[in-house]
Amino acid sequence: MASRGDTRQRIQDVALELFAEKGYEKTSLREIAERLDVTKAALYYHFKTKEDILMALFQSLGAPLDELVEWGKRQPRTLEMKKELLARYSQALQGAAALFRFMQENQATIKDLSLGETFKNRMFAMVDLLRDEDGSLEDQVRCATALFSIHAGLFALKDMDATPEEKQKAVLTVAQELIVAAHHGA
Amino acid sequence: MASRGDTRQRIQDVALELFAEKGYEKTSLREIAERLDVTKAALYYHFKTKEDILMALFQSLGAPLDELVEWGKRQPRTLEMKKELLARYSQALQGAAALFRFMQENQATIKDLSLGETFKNRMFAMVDLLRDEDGSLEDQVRCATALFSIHAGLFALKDMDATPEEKQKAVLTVAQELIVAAHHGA
DNA sequence: GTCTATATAGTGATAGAC
DNA sequence: GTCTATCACTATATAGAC
Repeated sequence: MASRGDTRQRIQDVALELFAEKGYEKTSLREIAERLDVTKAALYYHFKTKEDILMALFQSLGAPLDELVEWGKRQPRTLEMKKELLARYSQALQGAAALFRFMQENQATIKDLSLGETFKNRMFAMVDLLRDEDGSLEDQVRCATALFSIHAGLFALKDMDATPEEKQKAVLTVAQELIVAAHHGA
Repeated sequence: MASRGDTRQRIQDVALELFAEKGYEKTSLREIAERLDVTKAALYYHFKTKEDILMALFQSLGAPLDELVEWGKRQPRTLEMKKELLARYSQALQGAAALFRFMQENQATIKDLSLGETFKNRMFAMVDLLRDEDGSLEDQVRCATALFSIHAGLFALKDMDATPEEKQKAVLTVAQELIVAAHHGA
């Protein structure tokens, strides 16, 4: 049997592929169905609406980040923990590249689906774990920048001549520097 | 007369509003026309297609950044110039907040309209003005992060209790620090 | 669990009158 | 420069057979 109970998962896989490639709005259910070699109606058996597919994707892709935030909340708020959090975040991004591509491509859609809040909250939760509420404005910026530098860095180094490991290491170094600087300021 | 030759501009204004609010795809020409209290067909007098509206917006909003890049190219590549570039960029962002909101909301669309390349090139051109090609990977990351920290910082400080001027200053301080650090590394 | 067939509605775009 | 009217198309979604 080609398809067991994995059809739902296969739909998610193909949908992620297409949503990340051409955006949610521009991807039609017809396309998804065709690529899976099933019919549109079949999709409706597994998901009540097109939005449902998006929500399911969002949840399953975001889970690792949620776990990371949860992990962080259980730790003491030391400098070491913050450095470790950045390292884990950097690691998580490698696996979740699809999520972020997907998120970025579909920001507009995600926004008015309550998902926007969810995602923003996740980011803010992450920044909150890094920052000291009583720090200076500059230090707040350093903490936020530490997190985003991981994205910016990987983006900027995309065309550079180095191994992924070297790049990841360089990016993490800069991110952790920023956290250390913020910590000293406090 | 309510509308002179400013109709084209009014269309752009409303379109920007809507595109930034709910995304390009989800905004219909009907909506734009209704909000302007004209008919869909009237839009087609001023713009050949829906995409044309997007392109016009993109160009006029991006012009200040293009000018900044041009300015940068005419300067000697000193540390002082880089700090000044960041300051001007930070300044430009205040006025171009709409552009960036708009860009972020419509990434997916922008990508397959050649606009994606244009925008990416602009960003890369900016980073290129900041970085030293022979610097270490870490320094490359510092330069890219300097630029993006201006975005990240403003985002992170959004809910903070400070005046816009204070926030801008704090963000710029951190960005310039990163450039100085990269410069020392070289 | 997957199909065919269809309902319903909205889209971008065009032609041509005023 | 703006209108009415309409086109061709695609979309999401549903009903009901197999």
